[in-house]
Amino acid sequence: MPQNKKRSCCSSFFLEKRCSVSGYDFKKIEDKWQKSWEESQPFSVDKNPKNPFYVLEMFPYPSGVLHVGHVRNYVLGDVLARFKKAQGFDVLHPMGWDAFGLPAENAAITHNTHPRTWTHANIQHMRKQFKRLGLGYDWSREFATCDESYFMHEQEMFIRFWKENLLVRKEGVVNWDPIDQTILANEQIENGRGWRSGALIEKKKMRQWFVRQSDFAEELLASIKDLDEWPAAVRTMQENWIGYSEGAIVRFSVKDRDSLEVFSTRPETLYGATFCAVSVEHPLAEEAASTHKDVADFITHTRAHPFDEQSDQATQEGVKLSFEACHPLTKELLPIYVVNYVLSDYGTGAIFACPAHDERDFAFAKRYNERIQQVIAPAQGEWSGEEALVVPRDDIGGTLIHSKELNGLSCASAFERVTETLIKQGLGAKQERYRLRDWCVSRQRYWGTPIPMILCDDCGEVPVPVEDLPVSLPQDIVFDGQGNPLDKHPTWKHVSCPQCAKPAVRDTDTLDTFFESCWYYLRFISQPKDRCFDPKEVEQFLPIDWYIGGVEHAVMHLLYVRLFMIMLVRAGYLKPIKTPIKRLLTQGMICHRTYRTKDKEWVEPKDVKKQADGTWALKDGTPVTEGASEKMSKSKKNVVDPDSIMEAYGVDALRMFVVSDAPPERHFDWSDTGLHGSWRFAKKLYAMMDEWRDDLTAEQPKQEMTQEFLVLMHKTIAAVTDDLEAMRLHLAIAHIRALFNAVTQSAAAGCMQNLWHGWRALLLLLDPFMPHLSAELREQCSVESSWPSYNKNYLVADMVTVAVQVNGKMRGTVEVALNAAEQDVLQEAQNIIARTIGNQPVRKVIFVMNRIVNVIV
RNA sequence: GCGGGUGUGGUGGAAUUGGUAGACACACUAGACUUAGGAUCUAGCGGCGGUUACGCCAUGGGGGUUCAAGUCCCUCCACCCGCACCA
Repeated sequence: MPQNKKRSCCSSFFLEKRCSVSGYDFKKIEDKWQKSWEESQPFSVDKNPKNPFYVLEMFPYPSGVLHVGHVRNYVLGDVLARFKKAQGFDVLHPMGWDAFGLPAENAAITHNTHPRTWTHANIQHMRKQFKRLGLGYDWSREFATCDESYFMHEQEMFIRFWKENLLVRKEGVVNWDPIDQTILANEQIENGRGWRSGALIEKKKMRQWFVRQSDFAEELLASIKDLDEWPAAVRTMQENWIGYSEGAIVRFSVKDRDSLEVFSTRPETLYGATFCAVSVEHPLAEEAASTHKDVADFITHTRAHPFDEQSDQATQEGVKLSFEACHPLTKELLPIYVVNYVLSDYGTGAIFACPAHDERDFAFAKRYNERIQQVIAPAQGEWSGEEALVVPRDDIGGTLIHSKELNGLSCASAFERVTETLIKQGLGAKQERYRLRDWCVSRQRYWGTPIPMILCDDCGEVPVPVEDLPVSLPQDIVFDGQGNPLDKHPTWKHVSCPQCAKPAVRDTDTLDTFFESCWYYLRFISQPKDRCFDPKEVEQFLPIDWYIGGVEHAVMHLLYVRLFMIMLVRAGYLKPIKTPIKRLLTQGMICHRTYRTKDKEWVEPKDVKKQADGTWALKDGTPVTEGASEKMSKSKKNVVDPDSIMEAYGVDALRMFVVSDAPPERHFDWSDTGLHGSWRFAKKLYAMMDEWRDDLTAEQPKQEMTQEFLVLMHKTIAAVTDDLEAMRLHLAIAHIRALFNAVTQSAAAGCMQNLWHGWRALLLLLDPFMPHLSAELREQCSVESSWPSYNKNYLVADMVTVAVQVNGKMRGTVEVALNAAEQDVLQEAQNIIARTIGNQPVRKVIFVMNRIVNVIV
């Protein structure tokens, strides 16, 4: 079990040494304050908040192992939550567990434990680690999605969604993962392989539950405009995923058969159509296969070896069918092929091919000697005919030719004209299409929310009566890794139909775990026993003010959350809302240097030391080469273990380090020396308290701060406040450190009034980052927790530095009074100017008050 | 290929949005204190030249606008991320 794992011994010399030097006993301080927070629960939030503020980090899967990526993610959120709380907001900052999913079940298979036992043990361990990190959560709201008290409400939602016709059970070609023995959503496949198992995905037909996601494509696309505080990258990823395109349906008649419907985004090239092509799933292809062996063989072959554009050998292939399509405008008869490069689940699964203006059709036509008919003339020059001439529709250059009534038109006008014609003659229609497909939510797995439906031979799909909820997971289950455990359970699925009372069976599938993560943020706000949430309470805290998590959830999770909100509104759970998530922060991953020996063996960075000649070697002298900084992974041996870091340097140093140096959304380079620097900073703070204890704990000094220091202090408070507001935590830290340096200098210079005030501001600014040390030091000099305020009047000194330029080149600076006039500044700068220009006449002077004076000669 | 992003010292990264490039750190160098330093303190730290004063060059490359460009415009290059038979 992961929680029994041995603490890795810290062979890095930094890790070995730290305790011996310094009175900064972080362990004692951390234990003291964590115990205090445990008792006082400072992060619980009022039921009737006056200034609600919702900070949420994507909840973790309880794998049982905390890694530094988690640390960064949750510290980011915690810094923000503590900051907003100090500002007086009623901050909701909850934590829970995304506890259903395959790893628990896989662990059950390999370790012979029950998924529930495994999951709960992991949660236990991770909760301890989270508390150790000093993360300020309202633990009273904690839940795991595998709790029956959570998923029972999800089952009720499922039934209500079904009644609202938001769900459908249908057969479709699904992706079968032969290792995990389950189907996967399209989004869960990467390059043809399962996202978890890496197995090659097979196609299989099954009856599944789908969320009618495609019905909401338009709404999901349009509402992206409301996500103006989301990263641009996430918005475009969602846009691409939804994949809008505008085109037309065109009907080609086929003798003695239903007409062949094709979808085209370029109907204006219809006169350039020289053949039609259908996918291997198309009815015409299937019919042909029953009588023609070559067609059947081609279909079988293509299913086994689908067209993959990425591969170098990808070639467009096909077999001519015995049918012919009648061109709707020219009435010409065109051959029909079944081909490998047409998708069955996009458009109508059939196209008209215009080889002159489409690369794929062009390649196919060349290979099978089909006619190539140019219908668009390029803006300049002639088409060589060596490769397809692809002209975007918005290109004003292209002009239609060889296209009868369309000749001379631009593509855009031709598009309008040809669709009008098709509509008039009943041969087609304009159509908008989306790539977005329905979301398959059935999983052939045990460890998930049971789908609360009963399948009756007579009545069809019948929901489990609400009073019979929850549908619980049976405990006595066999995990042998084969098939669906629920389906194989001897009794569980057998029930009588709630409608006709005849024997029936439960749906033995469980829900995709993305279902749970679609509404957990609502349950955090409000968790009544008898229903999913109280809409009034929920609406108080929505939308989430800041949502923090990994960019890998840009499409799936974050799109499903938006979809789910639309469904909740449709089903009457909530009032409409623009977006459930106001601001999104996608944090970058943590990287670490990699090292390899000359045998290409990865070695751990902590075992490597730089030699005098600048090369790297192991302690025994074995030379190693330094590689790039890469995402931490076990195989590359560049992971660091948060437990040993906390042990050696303390939580506050770790917390501060993971948010310093790099902007949160960018990747972060781990370095032992960087961590060491944060620890040194903590230690210096502690030492400062020791050294100046009498002055720091004394009454407020009578003397005023120096002007320079006063301005710096207020500027720092203003800057850190703005930085935190915008989640530029690395800059906040830079500003805090600058103030600390000034405080140190003031102390050394004997300016006790600067020290006294600056120290207090410092502790408050530092509190979100190093909460334990800050609390300890604040207690020692009686400083209450609150966010420091600044006075705008103090943000500018009464003297400013003005840059002096000659012909736009910097020649020096002068100190002048704030808002000094041009003449006074020139007066002050005359030496610098004279030195540079000699006695050349001045042609022009550019003066920007408090900034710059530029003399042109 | 399409879309998004990034490019600044030895390194991570700043720069009031057109106005003193390199804040804050890390690394490094020298010195101090030390039995010791991997602790701590002090100083230095973009490059070239000069004893200094100072000068020249520098924000991926090239061009432009401007009194003034890391920032605006044009163009080229490199890297990263996402999507990619979507008709």
